[in-house]
Amino acid sequence: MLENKPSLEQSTETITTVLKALSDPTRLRIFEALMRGASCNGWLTEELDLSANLLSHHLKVLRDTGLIQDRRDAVDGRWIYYQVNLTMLTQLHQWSTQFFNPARAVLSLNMCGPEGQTLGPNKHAPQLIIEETVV
Amino acid sequence: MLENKPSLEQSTETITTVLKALSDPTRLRIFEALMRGASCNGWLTEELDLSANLLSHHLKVLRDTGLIQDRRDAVDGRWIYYQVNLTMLTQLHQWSTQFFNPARAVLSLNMCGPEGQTLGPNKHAPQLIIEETVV
DNA sequence: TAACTAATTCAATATTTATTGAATTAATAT
DNA sequence: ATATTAATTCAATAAATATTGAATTAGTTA
Repeated sequence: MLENKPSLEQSTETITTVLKALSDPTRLRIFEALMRGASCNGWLTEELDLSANLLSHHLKVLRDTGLIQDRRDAVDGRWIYYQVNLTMLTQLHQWSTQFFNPARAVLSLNMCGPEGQTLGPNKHAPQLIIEETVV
Repeated sequence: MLENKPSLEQSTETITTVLKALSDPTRLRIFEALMRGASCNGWLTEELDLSANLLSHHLKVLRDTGLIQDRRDAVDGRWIYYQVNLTMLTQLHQWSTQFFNPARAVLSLNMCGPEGQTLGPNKHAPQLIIEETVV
């Protein structure tokens, strides 16, 4: 689960864990399928042509990051429904919208080399930790 | 490089390659540093406390995905400047903004299990390939 | 030419992880 | 009880990859 902080103040490790979960083609397809509606292992098995145990593995990875949630059917407990965690999705949306904001990109400034002139390695530059990033 | 398509029609493999590049903590820090201005290997070495060869490795991964670009100093060719690829950043921003849009998430629909009733595995559901996703 | 500098490439290692098949759990139905 | 169904867990394997230290390339300076 992303921490309860403004979007750009997430820790690097937290963000990369979420990105890594989605950086596998199979898992991104699973997540996209879940974005279209809660599903069960068996349904995804047919829809994505994957084995049930492999799906369980990937669903666990997604669940461990907090990207998705599961619940058992109230009547027939053999069925488990998976669905996107809306809180997490909202936080991820906020983070990515701000982090990848093209307006943030500084393209004209060189901090090193001959073009950087007297700057050299800037000892007084703000700490490059994402936790403290401010847009 | 992301394909020249509307943001949500990127191939799964293309997107996951980009996400994977950013899913490593070290590389996300490097990318964030580059967002703040073009830099050289040596500058990043001091700023992020990494060895030069390790930085070269990670910069290559980022460059191979098209996330960053490099150029040599026009006067002193020993220096190589790295900077964010604005085209790529813009595409990634568009994609993530749409893909992670919480409004897309379908939370009320079950396509399987007792709650899905007669639906069962839906043979006529739209193909779950991201290439053809329409918001 | 020789020395120096910025950066990359190479070789080796260790860790992580996606995938497969078999076995097991949990829940329901006969 | 026994069988059936949905899903997970376990064990093993193969591939990918982050990291390290040494060697090399490319470019500049003395």
